[in-house]
Amino acid sequence: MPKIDKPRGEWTIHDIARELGVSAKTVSRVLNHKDGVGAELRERIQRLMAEVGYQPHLGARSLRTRISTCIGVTMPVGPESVPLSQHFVLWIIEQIYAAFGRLGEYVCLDLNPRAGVDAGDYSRGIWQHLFKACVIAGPLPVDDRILRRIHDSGTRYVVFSRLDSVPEANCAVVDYERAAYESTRFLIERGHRRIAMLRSFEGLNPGLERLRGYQRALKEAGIPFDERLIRSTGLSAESVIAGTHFLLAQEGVTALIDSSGMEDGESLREGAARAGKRLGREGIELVAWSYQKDMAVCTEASAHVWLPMRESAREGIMMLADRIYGRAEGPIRVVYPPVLQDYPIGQLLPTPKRFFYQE
Amino acid sequence: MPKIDKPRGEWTIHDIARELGVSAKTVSRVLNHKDGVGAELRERIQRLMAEVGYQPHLGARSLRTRISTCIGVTMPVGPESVPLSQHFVLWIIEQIYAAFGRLGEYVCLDLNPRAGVDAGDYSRGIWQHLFKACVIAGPLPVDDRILRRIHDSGTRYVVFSRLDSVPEANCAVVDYERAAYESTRFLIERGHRRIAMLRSFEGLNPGLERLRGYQRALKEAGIPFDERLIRSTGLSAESVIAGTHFLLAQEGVTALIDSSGMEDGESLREGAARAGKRLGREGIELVAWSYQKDMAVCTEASAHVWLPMRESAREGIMMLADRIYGRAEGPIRVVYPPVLQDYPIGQLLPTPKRFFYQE
DNA sequence: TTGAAAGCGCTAACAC
DNA sequence: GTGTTAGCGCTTTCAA
Repeated sequence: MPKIDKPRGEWTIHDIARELGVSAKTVSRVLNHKDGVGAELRERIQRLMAEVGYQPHLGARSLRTRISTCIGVTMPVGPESVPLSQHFVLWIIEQIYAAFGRLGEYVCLDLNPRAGVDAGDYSRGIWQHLFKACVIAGPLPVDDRILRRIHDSGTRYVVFSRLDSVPEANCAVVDYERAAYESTRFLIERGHRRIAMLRSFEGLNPGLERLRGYQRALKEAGIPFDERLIRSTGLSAESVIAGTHFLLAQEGVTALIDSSGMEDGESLREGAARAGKRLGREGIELVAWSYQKDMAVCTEASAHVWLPMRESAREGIMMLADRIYGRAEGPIRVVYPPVLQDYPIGQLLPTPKRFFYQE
Repeated sequence: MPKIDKPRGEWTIHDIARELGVSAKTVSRVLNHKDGVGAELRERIQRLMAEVGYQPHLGARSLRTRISTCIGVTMPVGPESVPLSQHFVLWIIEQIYAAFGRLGEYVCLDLNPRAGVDAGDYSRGIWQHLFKACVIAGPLPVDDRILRRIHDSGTRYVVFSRLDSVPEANCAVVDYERAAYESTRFLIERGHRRIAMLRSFEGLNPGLERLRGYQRALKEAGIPFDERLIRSTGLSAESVIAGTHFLLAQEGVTALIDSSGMEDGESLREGAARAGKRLGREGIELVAWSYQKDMAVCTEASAHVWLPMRESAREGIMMLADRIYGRAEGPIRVVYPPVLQDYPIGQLLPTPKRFFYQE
């Protein structure tokens, strides 16, 4: 029975030390599994710690060692500007659990970094010394200035977006530029000249990548760029319909790339109908993007582009874990190529479970 | 342009103070929105803070104030002893997000508190001064000694289980004792004397509650308790089948309560078949428990007992939020009654989406 | 309205 | 193998 009278869980290393007539540093050594303590003394200290339910104060530790505790999860953009569903967040958490769950880590979500008393930006968990590492889940605004600071700070992180201003960022992404390039080329090779593109992620880097790939393919083919052939969608089915309607109502448009990421074939169809057009080889030739392999957003599509986003994110998180635990070193750079799936028309594939959608 | 040369995000209040020729305390006052600082000085301090990207060190703050930062989420029992799916955890997180997300809180998951360097029990996040409040997600072992300490510590929490040793606990639960009592009475009133019960949560309080309710109903009716009529299931469909088989193979058994929580009608049917019995009014009369309203685990059942667990958990989390933000005071005690749904046999209701299952 | 000093619990650096 | 000292960044107490 300890002489010192303190409730379980309220002991400090000083209490432990005093109780046993040793120094706090010795207790600290035992706590941190460092050597320099005799076997028998170590044993006694451990026993007392267990008996009184000692747990270290993580704040004090982090203050001294400058090492924080949690694996952070944070999102650069709110749901108002990206069709990120809550399911996306939950999916990310599942992946993080797979990578860290068995190791007894704390996983700390900063779901709304711009609200509350300690409001800041999506990186506040790092500066507030809560996160020892960080998963930045979501696309980055093209004018983001925060990632530069995170990167230069040396904090371990992985981000699911590239950013022009930080080309060396630790990212895990799909190459959207290439996806747009290949989608456009595919249609050019089939004789199309006026190719419309339904786009999303305006103002965000993935949106910019789409535009670049599209423009590059046009340029190579000597087709002038017409900005009216690009239309951004918002969150809703209605906006996919409206965007498709707007694009396909234009003179001479014969093909459409759905790079909205909404995976919403029904709305594409409806938008085409409102423009008095039909999707399909005989009407508007369609290339639709999807986050799942061997899935058909729209059976009328001539090709689907599979964006292995889940796969790249999963690998990025695993690589982050490897770095945290010293199993690997160096930058993280996962860039998965898109896969253009050019199945015969009419082949029936299942519809993808949509990844982004409005709640 | 500040005179002090420090990277953004690495400033302390002392740096801010020195830069402006004031004391750290003054800066601290501004940081914490306390008065005692002139309007103009306050303004200058705030401007500099924004300029250098100042963020407080949460560990240092918590060390001094003994106030922690995160809303914790932790689970008393691992998936090995309870058919808790990862989806359950994700569902909880969704609820917590609904309650706290807009407020800019950090939500910290301790998914595997027994692993890792700072291994402890499910409450370690509290003792380590990481959690200012805590959602304890899952049933408690009957011999749990931890909740008592949490409760007495004054930490705000809500737990999704009752516990005999802490009757005053802040819980949000369904009254399983009553569910078992009403299920049993229902069958007694229909003339049954040998009523079998498929049970889960052995060793956990909800399991004990089931047993008590069952025994109370028998006792009132003067029917002796036969322990062979109770069988615990494990995680798998196979164990539901085996348990049902075991129970229904016994002499004279005419009724079954499925209180396993597995919502697995197919396995009940298969278990009955293996025992050479049929479920239904002409065979083995069944009362099946479900976590969803107006759902039929098994169309052969004479009644379904709806356990509004989702609803109670949601309310418990909301009440916790109310207490954290001072909108309400006092203990949390959400005890939802079960609802016995006694629909005519043959009425077709949808099958519930199972809540607990093996990954 | 503002500041100086002390100390929260821990561990790095250094001494013995 | 063990102890002493100092200090991480913050806020409380007390003083001016």
